[in-house]
Amino acid sequence: MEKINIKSLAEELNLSISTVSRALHDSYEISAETKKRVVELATKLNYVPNHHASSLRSKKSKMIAVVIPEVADSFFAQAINGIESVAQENGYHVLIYLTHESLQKEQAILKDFQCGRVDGVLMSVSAETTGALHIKELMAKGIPLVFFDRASDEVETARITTDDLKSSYAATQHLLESGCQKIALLSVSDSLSISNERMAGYKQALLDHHLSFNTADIVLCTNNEEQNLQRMISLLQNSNRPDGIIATVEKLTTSVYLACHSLQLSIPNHVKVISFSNLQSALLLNPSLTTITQPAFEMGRSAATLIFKSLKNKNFNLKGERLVIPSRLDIRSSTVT
Amino acid sequence: MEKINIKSLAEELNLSISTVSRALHDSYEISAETKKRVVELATKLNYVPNHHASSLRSKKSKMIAVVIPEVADSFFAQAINGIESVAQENGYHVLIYLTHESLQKEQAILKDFQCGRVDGVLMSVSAETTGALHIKELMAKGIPLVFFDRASDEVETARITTDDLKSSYAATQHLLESGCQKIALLSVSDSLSISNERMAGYKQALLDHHLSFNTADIVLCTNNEEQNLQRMISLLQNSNRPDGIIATVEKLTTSVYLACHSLQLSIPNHVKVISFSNLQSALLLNPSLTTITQPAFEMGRSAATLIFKSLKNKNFNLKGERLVIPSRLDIRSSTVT
DNA sequence: TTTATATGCGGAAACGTTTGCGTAACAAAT
DNA sequence: ATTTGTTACGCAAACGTTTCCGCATATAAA
Repeated sequence: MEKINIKSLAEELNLSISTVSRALHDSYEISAETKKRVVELATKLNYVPNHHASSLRSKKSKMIAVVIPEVADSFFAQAINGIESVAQENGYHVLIYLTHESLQKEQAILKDFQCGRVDGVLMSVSAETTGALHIKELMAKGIPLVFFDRASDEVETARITTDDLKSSYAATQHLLESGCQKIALLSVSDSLSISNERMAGYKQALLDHHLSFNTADIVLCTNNEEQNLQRMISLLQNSNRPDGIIATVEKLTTSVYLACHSLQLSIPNHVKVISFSNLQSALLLNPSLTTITQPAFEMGRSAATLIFKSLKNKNFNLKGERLVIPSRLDIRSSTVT
Repeated sequence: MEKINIKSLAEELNLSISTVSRALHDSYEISAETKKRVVELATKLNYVPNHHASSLRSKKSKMIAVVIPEVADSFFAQAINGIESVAQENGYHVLIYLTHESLQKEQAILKDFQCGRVDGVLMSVSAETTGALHIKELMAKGIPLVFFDRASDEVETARITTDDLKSSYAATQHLLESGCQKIALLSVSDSLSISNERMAGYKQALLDHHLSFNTADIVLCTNNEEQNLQRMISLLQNSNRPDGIIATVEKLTTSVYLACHSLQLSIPNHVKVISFSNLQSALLLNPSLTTITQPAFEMGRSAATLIFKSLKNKNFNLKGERLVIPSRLDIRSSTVT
């Protein structure tokens, strides 16, 4: 089968290349009849435009990138669905890039974007990320970027977040009101804005209840599950172990539950657990898990909507855009005795 | 900042464009010294090659696509990680495309690939997929494709699967040996090879235990969770409800558990449940879930390895390639009284 | 009739690479 | 002294589009 491109269409129809191109783009300069002829032959010959050529020429790739730490996290999975739904409406493709919480990978990915591979970027920064030069560098090349959930404070651009401080406050308060005296906060980073927010809410709630904030109650976890489990176990077999735990990241929940199981500690009797999580199965856990449920899908949708606004309207400025969509506290058995 | 490309590098260095290009590709035709000069200036000026231009010219995109039904499924999430790990080793990018179990979307995606957007495709077909013209058409364009997990029987190409029939047999046998008399099989398709395999294993196990196979015990579910839940409820409140359930898709588990909860049916006393699932939290469910655990990561790795083999060696034929990686039966409380 | 104004289309450059072919310089072999 | 070979590089075409111009022809306004 000979290759079928605009040129061959043009020859077949006795038209010029430019006319065919315009006809396919439904240009006003082309008569209805010609358009019809072109489109008919194109569909008949199953013409598929070469994306690389058009991107090269037009400097538009019709693709946006989603850069996230993990895909095996229900928050991100749902957010992707939200993003995809908007992208589809706009005729865009979505590329998903995983950093696995590694700053180095994040840098490599963004660097690659400088070649114009994508028109815009939606991003949730990795836990390791501290600096922001790689992000600024990308934006300096004129590629719009919108943060969702995990934003970098050092970069001036749109961010879609949830009310982390408030939710964390609510979670802490809920534990305190359920009788907890010593609450541990499991975090995955001490530099992420989102982590700081959640920590601040936690702190504030403690203070408002006349309890002192203790640095030792903040447990910094890693990306290594085995390690995290060990950390949980040593935390919980300590003589003055916490009687309440807040997991600020979904996957840490598993470690907590496993640790409790193996140590024969009862949730919620010995220790109450609450987690930032969108797990469908939270309701089905043993015991069912109290969660801060984030508006993942909506956050994805909003972030995507914003990036398209900026792509369509070049003088639309993302800088000031802030959207905070509230999370929900779903109280279940893991915090109720 | 003026645009920095091969041409500007060449001018700056008093070299020709071709020499710079070759130097950057570490061609043997270029002296070590020249290479060094080029690379140094390139990194100094932060040169990023234009991917569209090189793809257009070289007809290689250095990208592979992963086409899957959902990302909110731990099997696919883990498989993606496996694929990514191999892609990274080969200097390739991974694009993730979601069909949401829709044949129409799947067709649109593959059609788009015809423009050479990606060099190869890894795919798990959607539940709706019956025909295979869109797949054959893509492969006819010379783009290699490897199935993983869900394959189409109508297409002659490599496939990485797990031992579905055997696992399903083992699951059914396990339920029978645990005392079940009437086992329902929840499926998501009646055309998918994988579904047929799982059904065949189920059937065979029944026959081997001198039980009759009953079509009414096969429950075909959809992509609509609410609907599935209703279906589970009506299944379980039936007078002769099953005392054993095999969910062939992870997300159906939630519906089963929810239905049992709402109907006050005890798992495993009233009904035993086993699911094809890679959920981390299977162990933590109430009760903990017996699963057929699939080698998701390994399947992803193997599929990716195969596609790269074919990309590197054009006369390597994918047709005959078959790899079956065994799943594991993890017996937990949901099937043990 | 002349002058504007659309309308519909073609020519050709440009986007940033890769790559086949050509060739100058020099060394080695005849 | 000539041939052969090697090394290191340059020229220019090609990849498939998009898009800026230009240019007819036709119709309307002057």
